[in-house]
Amino acid sequence: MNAKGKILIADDEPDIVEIIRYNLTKEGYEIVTANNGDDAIQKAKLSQPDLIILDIMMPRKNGVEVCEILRAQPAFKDTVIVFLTALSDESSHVKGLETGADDYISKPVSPKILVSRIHAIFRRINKEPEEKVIKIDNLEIDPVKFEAKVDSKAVVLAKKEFELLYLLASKPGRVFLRNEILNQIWGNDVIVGDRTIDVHIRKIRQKLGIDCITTVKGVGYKFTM
Amino acid sequence: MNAKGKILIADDEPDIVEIIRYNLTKEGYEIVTANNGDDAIQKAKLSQPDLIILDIMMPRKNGVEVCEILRAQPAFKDTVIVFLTALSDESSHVKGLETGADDYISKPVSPKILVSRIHAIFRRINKEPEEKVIKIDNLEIDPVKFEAKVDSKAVVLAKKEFELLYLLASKPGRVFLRNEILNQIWGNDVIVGDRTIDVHIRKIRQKLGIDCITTVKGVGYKFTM
DNA sequence: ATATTGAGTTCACAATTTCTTAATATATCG
DNA sequence: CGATATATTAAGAAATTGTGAACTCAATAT
Repeated sequence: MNAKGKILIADDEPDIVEIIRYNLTKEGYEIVTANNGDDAIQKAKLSQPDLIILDIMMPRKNGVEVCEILRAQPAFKDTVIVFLTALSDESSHVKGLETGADDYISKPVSPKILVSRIHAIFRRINKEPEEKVIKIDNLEIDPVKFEAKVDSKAVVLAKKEFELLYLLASKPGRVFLRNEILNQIWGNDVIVGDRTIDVHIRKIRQKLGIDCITTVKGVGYKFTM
Repeated sequence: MNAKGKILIADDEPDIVEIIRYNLTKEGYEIVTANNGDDAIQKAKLSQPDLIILDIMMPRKNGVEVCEILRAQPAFKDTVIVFLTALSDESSHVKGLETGADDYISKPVSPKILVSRIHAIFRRINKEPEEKVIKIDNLEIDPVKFEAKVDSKAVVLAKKEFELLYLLASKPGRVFLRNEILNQIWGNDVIVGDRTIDVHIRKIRQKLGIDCITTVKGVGYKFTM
């Protein structure tokens, strides 16, 4: 079976490991475990997990050290690392952020929170999700062929137009703020004028000839059929 | 409203406030500001932010004092508080964390670090409870789609109307003071006349066609079904 | 080397919607 | 009943989006 993702759990307390393993396995993740710092590094290299959960307090290199060592390697530059922190150990939060951890989970571990947090992280990881063909009524959007069809008739869209349409249509009904759109399509640091989005929206509406993008004044745009 | 989260910034240096406001607004956060300690406490109570950024050095109660006062109140037990510290003031880091702050950011503020830190904090908060569809009887309010439904029939609300309805419906039965409403929907630095709220309330009642907002004379409004 | 093309952006202004105000009517409470 | 608060209405202000045209910049064709 195709696992949702591979997760490495490193903690020296077997109980904790088991709680986490049980809950995440149940959710369809593939689990690898380690019980000390050196082991964690070893296993990480071998199994190349998508996500690593590191206990801060571990024998033979603590979590922060492991994180630093892994982060120094190109292979783990983009791996998501999450710390397990005891509640008492407040200051390590700060330290962790600087070291390059992406999130924290506090002990004692609540299975419900754990699972939702992990889900959220994987959602975030998959920012370039499966390029899937979207079909809604008589509209078809194929990100692989980079083409849109209305009533099986191809419509030629420019790159930005296509990206914009695909973004909106990927979550029909959901309102995308102008800011969100800018971040997703143009990127965080690109600055374009206020009217640029409108112009692209217009082009899409024009070219498709169907009314599938609704303006939510003062908020953004949403896809609706 | 469709904001990712609400942040209160308290600092007596307008420049700093503006830098932070600009960068976080761009990221889709809703910003409320204060320029001294007392003001910060006031604004915190009124607007109930998810995160509070406190400058340590402020007139009329410094950041640590503000933090202590807020932390003593149940409403702010779980609010994330972050200190702004001058680099010189090393010792206050420790003090701050002891007081119950969750993190600190050093001045001068680097926008990039600021943003990533705030993002990380919000990921940690896991603020799922917000941004949730509200369903009460035959009324449905979906903040993601920015749409309200009565008997499964969509009702088009303007931005302010929607925000207002969502606010009231988020805590059915609870009375919202006019002041609270102003701070939550308009923000603390916007001044609008007394009758403005009434007009929006009226529009909501009119558009929904159902009687779900009750006037509490001399106090405010509440949602009731 | 020069023209052509088209995507992407910007601009000025028009069109539209939303928000606020002001004025008046109505309701409520002691 | 009288004082105060809210409801209602219409109209003008303010804000936001739509639009046509022009401009920049590459890539491509001539």
